Amino acid sequence: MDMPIRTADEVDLDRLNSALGFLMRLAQLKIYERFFEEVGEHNLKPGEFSVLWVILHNPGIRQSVLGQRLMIKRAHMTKLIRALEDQNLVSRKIPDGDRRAVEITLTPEAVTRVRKASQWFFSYEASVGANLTAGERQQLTALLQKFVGLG
Amino acid sequence: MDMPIRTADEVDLDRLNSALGFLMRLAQLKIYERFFEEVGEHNLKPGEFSVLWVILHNPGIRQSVLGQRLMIKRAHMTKLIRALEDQNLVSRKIPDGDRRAVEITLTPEAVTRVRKASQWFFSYEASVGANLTAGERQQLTALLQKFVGLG
DNA sequence: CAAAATTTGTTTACAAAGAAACAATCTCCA
DNA sequence: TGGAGATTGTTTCTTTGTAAACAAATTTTG
Repeated sequence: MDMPIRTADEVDLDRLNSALGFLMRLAQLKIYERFFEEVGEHNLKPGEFSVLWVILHNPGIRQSVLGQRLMIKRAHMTKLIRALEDQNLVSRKIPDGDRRAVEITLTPEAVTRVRKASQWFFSYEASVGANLTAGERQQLTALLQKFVGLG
Repeated sequence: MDMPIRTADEVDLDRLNSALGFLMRLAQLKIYERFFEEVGEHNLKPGEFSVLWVILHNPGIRQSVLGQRLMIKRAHMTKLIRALEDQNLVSRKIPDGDRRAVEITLTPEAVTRVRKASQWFFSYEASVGANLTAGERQQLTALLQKFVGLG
């Protein structure tokens, strides 16, 4: 007589529990969940923060390059940038050298705001993976960097 | 004179390149990209495969429990299950004990199909992270399991 | 040089996923 | 027992992201 499964930890995942794609998805969802629980006043989404952060460190970066680095598709990047422009956080400039391209810069207000949000973000980030030891966390970071080709 | 940034590897990510949330997102996108490149004939999406796999190993599992384990929201689970039902892959049964719940089972066709797809899936999975050594891959898996609480 | 191919960004249409409100059922306890 | 609250699933609406077709500018190459 099989009893019906009543709680999530009784579920048999078989080999799925060592599938990297599966584990990575669970990990990312867990991280995002906490992000939104803790983001508070800054009301930036993870994608918005990373875009603004990268523009801060690479003023005049082109949309296409930004998208390649952050793995955001061009169609989506267009919408992200427009939304940021509507909030007066970024400005777009068509460079003389290549009039197809768009170069993005932060507005002064955005610089202040991103600097402030980054203080929250990186202290939040440091608290991600609190159930790992410091060494394990460091190892995980290094392995992920190698995995994605940023090491 | 700042030269404009022309390629993705010139982009300065500053501390973002050690942020677990960021690395995890890149890793997952990379894995999904390869999944769709290689999935071939099976035309199952990652979410569909994992749902079917878990039902195979837990026949009669309830929608809510399935969703908890796979971190799929109830509203979305309803749609996934209906889509699978429309393809005649799962059947739904309201148990006598609790007439709010829905118990899910694979159809015989689905059992065959999932077994077959799983052969592809797990050999694909084994090839994920080919740029890591076997030891690193094993370490990454273990760290992720601990991170998400499956260890 | 001029036609062909590529790059860059936008638009439109659509798919995937979440949020909130809802209905039905069940549980708990006064 | 019976009513308040919780659980389960569905529906509707919105957000997020992708795909494909397109336009404009640039690069390549015959």
